[in-house]
Amino acid sequence: MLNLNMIDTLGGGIKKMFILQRNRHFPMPDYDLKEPDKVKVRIIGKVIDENYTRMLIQKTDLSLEEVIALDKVQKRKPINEEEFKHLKRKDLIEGRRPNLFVSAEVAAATDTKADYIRKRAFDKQHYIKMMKEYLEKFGYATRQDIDKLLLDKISDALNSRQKNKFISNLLQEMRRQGIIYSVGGKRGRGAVWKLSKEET
DNA sequence: TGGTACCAATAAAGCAGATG
DNA sequence: CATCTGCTTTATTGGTACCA
Repeated sequence: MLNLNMIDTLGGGIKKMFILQRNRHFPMPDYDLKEPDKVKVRIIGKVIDENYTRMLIQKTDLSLEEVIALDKVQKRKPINEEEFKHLKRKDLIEGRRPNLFVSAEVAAATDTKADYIRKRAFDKQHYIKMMKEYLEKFGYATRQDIDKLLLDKISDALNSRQKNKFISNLLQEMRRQGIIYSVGGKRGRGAVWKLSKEET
């Protein structure tokens, strides 16, 4: 047992377990100290979120506190304000509460993500222009047409669910600005979008 | 000059209901 | 019944004024 590193040789058992797991790039142990005379612990020996794992491999300078907070994020447990701000500032997490997730590809992606935020207003104009051109050419478009037109051009800083919603929001925005309208005011799947007369 | 408190604008996500 | 629209809500961003 000693050789297998399964016996706590030096004191500081609990903290040591955290560090051990960190060094193995595994999720943090879940301690349960609710019963006064017992210590229950769950050690997870598999990857929960590969972004978390990759982050630990890439960023060796994370403090134990940071790793623990990140662990909460991957386990979808709530984190406090302080932890949230800290992780967000360091671009270690993304998303909006309560739907946070561990950032993907830390080093490279922080740039892309920043790029995305900086350019998104500009990009939006670009997408609107593309959609207008499409509608001018073909007269109408279904959601599938629009997805095909834009989906692969949207920044990879967004996941596919976010990309979908981005297009939905974009359509709504254009509708509200009176650039386009849904033929017969249709909702749901069958909606067909057209350019408003003033825009043609 | 740099930090920050506040505010308006808006991006993103949630939700309900329509629709095929 | 999953998808998509339309509307609502929430969070973030970016500007600006203010103070040390």
